[in-house]
Amino acid sequence: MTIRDQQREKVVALLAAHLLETGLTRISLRQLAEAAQVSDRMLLYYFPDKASVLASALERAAGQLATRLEELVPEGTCLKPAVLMSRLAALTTQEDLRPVMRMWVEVVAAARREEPFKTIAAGILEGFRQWLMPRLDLPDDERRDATTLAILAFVDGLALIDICAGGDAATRAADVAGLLFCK
Amino acid sequence: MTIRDQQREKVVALLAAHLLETGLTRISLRQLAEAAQVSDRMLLYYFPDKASVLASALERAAGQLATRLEELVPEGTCLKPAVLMSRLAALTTQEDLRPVMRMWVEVVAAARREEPFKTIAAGILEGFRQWLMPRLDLPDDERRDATTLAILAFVDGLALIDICAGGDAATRAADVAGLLFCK
DNA sequence: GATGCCGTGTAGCGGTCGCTACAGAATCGC
DNA sequence: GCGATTCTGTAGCGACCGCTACACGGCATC
Repeated sequence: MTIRDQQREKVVALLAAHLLETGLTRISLRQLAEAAQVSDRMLLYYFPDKASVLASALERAAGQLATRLEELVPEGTCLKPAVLMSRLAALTTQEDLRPVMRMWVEVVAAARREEPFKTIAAGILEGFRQWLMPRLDLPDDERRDATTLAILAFVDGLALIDICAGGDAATRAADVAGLLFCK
Repeated sequence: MTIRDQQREKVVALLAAHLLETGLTRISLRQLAEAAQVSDRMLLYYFPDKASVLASALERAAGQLATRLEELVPEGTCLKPAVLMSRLAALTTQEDLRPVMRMWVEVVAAARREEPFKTIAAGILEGFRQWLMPRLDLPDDERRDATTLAILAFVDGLALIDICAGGDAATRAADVAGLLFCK
């Protein structure tokens, strides 16, 4: 492990925390460098360009969510849509995961317009889709695919509500999820 | 109506169309001016600053959605959550309204970090909430509030799916909405 | 001790950003 | 016709952007 690799590791960890805290606001190279406690010159020594810096840091940050999801619904579990939906809604509106979800909304919005976010967002969504689908207790494949997408839509939509109307509103919406959906 | 007012009107119309087409990508003053077929100098003559330009144009663009919603569910209508939800989902995933929804996602994401988007987004969401609530056939006020937010979350989430996974995926998710929710 | 890669700081390139100073053109009331 | 007000083009300010050229010290190898 060279010094360069160690620094990359440290930088990625610091930047993931920075992005979760500030979102995609302060993401100029100079601002990222400050957050990572290195010079901007060195950031571009550790990484080929800004896109790579961001991709690494975002990937790291998104990992937090994946870990928590796996804890909540371990592999092999298979649940009815209503149950899975309300569990996921409850998890993602928890205080400590809200920054991840808010960041996710920003990444998707950025994905509409520019690389590297397009690739990053598509990859992350596809990952969650693959994770969710086998945990969904539905016989029909086509129906399971559509329901997976619908659950993801609802959960992601809660993050939008969170940003616009505050965490309380998102929590209230998450709470009715269980009642709203067919058992 | 002074020349200035006429120009303002023309500029707002052109910019609303521009923003729906390109999203929030090309929104530097010089790029907005080009889309509005005036010089950047004049843009800041018609409006006090960039924030006002954007606010006016975004408001105009969002108006399209409001009009279509009113046509779909006129005042006085009162529907069960499942019906309202699937109608709104079907409407907002229609080809011609997707640009509005995609833009909405971008506005919310920007709202996390900067004015004027914060104010604009909060205002627009509150508007839709006020619109939706009385059209929801639920006796309990608290429950109606939460369900309103949940419906908005789902519909907005569909826009996120649209951006990440394409319109087809969003449409499929919208289609199962009717089946997924309690009658 | 010469050679050469690794790590780092300084300084700055060419560009875009939001915004403005200034002067000239057009249009108005009189 | 004339002064005043309204409109518009030019040109540029200072700040920030992503990125890079270049020089330099340290370390390893031979």
